[in-house]
Amino acid sequence: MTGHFSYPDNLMPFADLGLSDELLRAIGDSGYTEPTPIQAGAIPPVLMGKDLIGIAQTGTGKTAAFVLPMIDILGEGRSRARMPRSLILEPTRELAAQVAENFEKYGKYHKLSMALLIGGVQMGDQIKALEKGVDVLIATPGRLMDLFQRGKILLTGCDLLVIDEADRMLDMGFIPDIEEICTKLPKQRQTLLFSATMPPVIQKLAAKFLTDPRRIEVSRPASSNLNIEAKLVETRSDKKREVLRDLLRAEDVSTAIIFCNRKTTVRELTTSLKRSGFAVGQIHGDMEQAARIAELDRFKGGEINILVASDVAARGLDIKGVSHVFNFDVPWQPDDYVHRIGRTGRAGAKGKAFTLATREDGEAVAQIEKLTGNRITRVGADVAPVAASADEAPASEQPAKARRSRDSEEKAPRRRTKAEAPAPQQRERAEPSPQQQQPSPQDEPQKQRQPEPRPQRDERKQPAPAPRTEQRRPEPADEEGWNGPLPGFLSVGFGS
DNA sequence: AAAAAAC
Repeated sequence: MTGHFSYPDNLMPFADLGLSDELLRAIGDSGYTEPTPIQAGAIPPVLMGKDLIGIAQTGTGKTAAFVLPMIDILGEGRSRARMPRSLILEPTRELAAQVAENFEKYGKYHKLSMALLIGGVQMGDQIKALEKGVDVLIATPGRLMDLFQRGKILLTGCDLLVIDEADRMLDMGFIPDIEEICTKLPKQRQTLLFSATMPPVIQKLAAKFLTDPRRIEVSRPASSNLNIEAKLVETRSDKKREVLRDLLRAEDVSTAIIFCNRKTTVRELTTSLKRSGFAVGQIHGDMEQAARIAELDRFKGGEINILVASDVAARGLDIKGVSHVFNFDVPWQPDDYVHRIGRTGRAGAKGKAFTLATREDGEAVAQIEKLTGNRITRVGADVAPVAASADEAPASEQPAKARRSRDSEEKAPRRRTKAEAPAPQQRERAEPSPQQQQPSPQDEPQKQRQPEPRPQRDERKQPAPAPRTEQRRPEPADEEGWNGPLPGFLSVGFGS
């Protein structure tokens, strides 16, 4: 099963992968029949007890690729107090919670116990769960280490380890923690490592902690996700907000995430957009965990249709029906760009990604284009139709974008986009049937899509199901949390 | 230059 998979091939129903009947039933309940390539490639060797390196972006069904076989492996035995049988490490709290939700969904016919060990919530319930004994531990490194040092966890019985988003862990400086955690686990164990990229440090980590791993690679970086139409909008830095507002209006955004590089920018931009009448919320790492959840819920529920976010939301978060991603700032790290725009164009839907770039961003843009191998289409004044003004700096190589008016921040928005209309099926599972991805009857068919975005105030342009074979296939279970009510054990953790 | 993650 080692090798390279492309989407249209490798069709294999779940029933052929060696999973239990209970599990197949749970998968069927979710509406899936065929595994994604990473699932088809990873599940059999994992069930056989092999170590595995999975190179895959989010959105490829990666989470189910380890959650499903783990459920069957763990279904065999019983947990003992304070001795979890398996451990999944995630870089962010949100991702950890999404994985936990996947365990709930697919493990509903198994009697597995789990604990979600993340920061930002009280330890009490987590400790109680540990004392009862759990089959699966889903954790961010900080809280796990904390609980370990308090003597609340014994990792000596933990013979199945998943290191998810390893490159993200690296970015966040977690590798020393990961190494320390690995040394506390039994040497005789099964280890799965997932990463979107394999920088040298991660390869070393894999060499050190994995034994004769199978290597599964799925080539579908977001850059080659044909569902995403990416544009670069060159602008002056003092015009960014205005250009963004114009884009939000001109683009007929149904649901958008706007990424900023700094938490302060997230806060300020949120305030500014609110003042301009947009239905907007925010998420960043300085917010209380409960507030983060609340904002995500408002976004998912359609109460707001714009979410301003730091990179805490860049990776993994799977919110259905995001029509647009805007990069208010060009991300510092090129791979963050790939992750950010990957929040749209998911599950076969169409998405658009606009990046505002100033002259100072040239180097960062060049790095992104080098990484993705694509030149991002430059768009001009026809996208952000703003009138020229005299104070425009002449130095830019681009035709100057100017402003519609000097004070458009205070003026009322032309339209509040989706806030007044029902949200486009954000709560639905978009995958199983293409028709579900048609958000509303008045939507334009796909052929209406313009090659170059233009202001279209009266036409709705919505993500339409793409005709490509692989997009018609269900894509189970990758990071698909946050689309329904939180499972009970989560709301306990997050609620107070 | 940032963000994230433990208290």
